[in-house]
Amino acid sequence: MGRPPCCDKESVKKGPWTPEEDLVLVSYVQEHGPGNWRAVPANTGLLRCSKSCRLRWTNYLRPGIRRGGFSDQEDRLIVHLQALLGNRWAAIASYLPDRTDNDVKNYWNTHLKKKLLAQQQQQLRASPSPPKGQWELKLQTDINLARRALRDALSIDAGPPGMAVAGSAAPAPSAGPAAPQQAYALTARSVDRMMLDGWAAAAPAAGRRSCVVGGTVVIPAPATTPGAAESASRSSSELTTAECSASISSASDQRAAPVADHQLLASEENNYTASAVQQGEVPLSAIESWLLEDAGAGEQKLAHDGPLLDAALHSFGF
DNA sequence: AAGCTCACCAACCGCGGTTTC
DNA sequence: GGAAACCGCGGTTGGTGAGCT
Repeated sequence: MGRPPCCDKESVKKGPWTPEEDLVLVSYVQEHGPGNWRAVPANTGLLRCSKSCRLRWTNYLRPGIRRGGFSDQEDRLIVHLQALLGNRWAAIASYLPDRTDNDVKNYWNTHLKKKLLAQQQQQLRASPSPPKGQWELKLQTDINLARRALRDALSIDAGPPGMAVAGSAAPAPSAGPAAPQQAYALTARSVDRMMLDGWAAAAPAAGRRSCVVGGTVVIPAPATTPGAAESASRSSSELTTAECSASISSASDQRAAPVADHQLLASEENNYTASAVQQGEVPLSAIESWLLEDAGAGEQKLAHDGPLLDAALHSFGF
């Protein structure tokens, strides 16, 4: 027996969402919170499939989303993470504050892939014997390093519980040299935004997202803790920028941070102290530090990025 | 000005994992 | 334990606008 369609396709509207539909959806979510998407079309009268409602909310209407205007640092971060994780866009997006997986995926497909390709071709032209097969060469010449890399890779799943370090290795949005293009440029979006601002500040945090403050990953207290409730109960004006962005992100983000992926990238960060965790401060993981340092290295590294394998090699300490 | 091509991105589709009954 | 429902994810498509001829 096959899977039934998620909705009655005949009575379902497709195509771009209208501002009116957005308002209906935002109003509903504002009242009932995100989730139980099946009930959304029935309760709102929207002629949309539940899936479409969820997607619209997740990728577009959810508060705290930034769209477009990817910085160079974000570019490099995406490139490195893609080299490490492959096309696991949700995992990659979890490292980019306020970016959606769909946005990251689209950006990769339309910009970064071509950029990398161009760079590789440029390298090919520049050097008659391109540095192909570096990974294999390393493996052949240094079996110990290879073993270590393999061990590290295989130890991912055995990582300790509670390592849900929702690391945001990218800088705070305000730290960027050029202010990224903000979301809700359209009038309808601005309306949605205005409607949500008040709600998001008061909404209970459903998940945990972190933000980088002064080089330290700050994780808001879990929603179930008194701290979170207290934070959520405060007015938005009382929240710090970090708190605000974190709580806004977490309030509606139904997707838990991909723990396994962060464990993957944090395989060497077991040395952070319990007290630091209790205080909500977790040192940057080795990989995050690498990413940040690397990003700080500027264009020099980017130019070297040619073979994506280099990034993976770098991550394994080659 | 009109037609064409291309790039971009919002949205759809289908699959797999998880939860519920 | 198994079926159904639900949800999340990644791949792909199609509409739209910008740029070019």
